[in-house]
Amino acid sequence: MTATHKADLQKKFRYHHGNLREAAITAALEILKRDGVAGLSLRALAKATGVTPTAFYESHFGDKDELLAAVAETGFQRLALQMAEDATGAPDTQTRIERLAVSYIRFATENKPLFQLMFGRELSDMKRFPTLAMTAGKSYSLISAALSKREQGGEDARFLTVAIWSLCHGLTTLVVDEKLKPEQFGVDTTEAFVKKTIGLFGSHLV
Amino acid sequence: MTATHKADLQKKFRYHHGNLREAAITAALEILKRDGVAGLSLRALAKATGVTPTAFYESHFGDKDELLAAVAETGFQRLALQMAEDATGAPDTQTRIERLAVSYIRFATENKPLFQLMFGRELSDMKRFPTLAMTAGKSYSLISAALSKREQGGEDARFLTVAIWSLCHGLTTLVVDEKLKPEQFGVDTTEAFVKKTIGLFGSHLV
DNA sequence: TTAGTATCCTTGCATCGTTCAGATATACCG
DNA sequence: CGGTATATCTGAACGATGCAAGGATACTAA
Repeated sequence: MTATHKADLQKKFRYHHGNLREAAITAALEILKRDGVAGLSLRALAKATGVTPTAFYESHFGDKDELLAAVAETGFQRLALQMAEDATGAPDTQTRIERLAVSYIRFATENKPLFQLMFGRELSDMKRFPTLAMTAGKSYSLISAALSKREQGGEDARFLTVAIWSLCHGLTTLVVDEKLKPEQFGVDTTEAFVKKTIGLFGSHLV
Repeated sequence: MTATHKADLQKKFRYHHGNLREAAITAALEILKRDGVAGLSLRALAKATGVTPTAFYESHFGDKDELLAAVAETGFQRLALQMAEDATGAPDTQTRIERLAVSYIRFATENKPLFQLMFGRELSDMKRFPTLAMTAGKSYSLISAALSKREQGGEDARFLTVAIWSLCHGLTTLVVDEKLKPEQFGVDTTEAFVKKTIGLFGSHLV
């Protein structure tokens, strides 16, 4: 292979990718959806983006965790966006909370591996990525906001937020990780279950 | 090194370990407590038990997942035992549920890596280990039993069980994985939070 | 045009789970 | 007691992984 031939090849597969960072994230999302979180290796990602496994280092991501953090962050953005959309126009606090909860669990079931990455232990310490924690807090504050601006504020808003958040998250992870099967619910669908559960809080929500 | 010398050495570090299976499980529990779930490799486990990394295969565990499943199973046994102990002598259903919940979250915080292994995604498919699923169901059925034998049976027991289980598990995982910090609770301790949350269900428990 | 920098490649290392062939101790059978 | 069979463990090696170091290449600005 002559040098000119080599140059020709690299005119197609450009030596400088252009914007490898975004390409990596979108490719990671695809791999995630296809092969799960276990299939998301730097080598697989390199093959998907037409690049060498070490191309991500130093310039774009100093670490695999930084890559995973970036992917997780887009996940949190999408989750917050979807939740906000699904909850717009809710007549009262209770239905708003219901919609937020249903949206949460729907996102998890429709984007299972991404959800697992977002809330799993793949990225070892969140402390390294303060931006991630902030983005992750967005969907949390959606619930919090819905509770704090109800008429009376009967129960402490912070407390109720954590309770509802925990309930949704617990059910979601148990279902996603297949520790809990829908036939154990005593209700037909997962969404119906969530609604019924929110109903248990009853008077505490008004 | 002569053959006899070699034989002498192996009288101390016996060629046949004796009961490698149990030794492996207990050593795995120690490694888990010391280095977390990420530090539990077959090579580290081999060094801890004084054996070659390949010694576990064929005879004791055909797979690393089988080893992890065995460790997780002892974890579930301990969890169910502790929950049963902590809940004995509860005067009514509500306090019994409270104690079960508190015991659950206490186990998780005191055995963090073990809990992460039990409910994480390290062992890829639970379907391979039906025994594990059964043992895991013990602590679940503790809650279920407490709810089904209350006076009236007002709300559907299955439904309430899943709700309470989800709430406890969600809060626990969020705390253990440091997605939720105790200062967000609006309550001093995690246990106080759990009790207060159970109280939200109020009349549904009698 | 040329120097400098950002980006990417090549090579290689340590670790991981796992396989395979062979060594060794225990158990069983005569 | 002796010999063989079986269960158990070792040793070397394979492929895959994340990652470090240094060289190659393209873009950028003087």
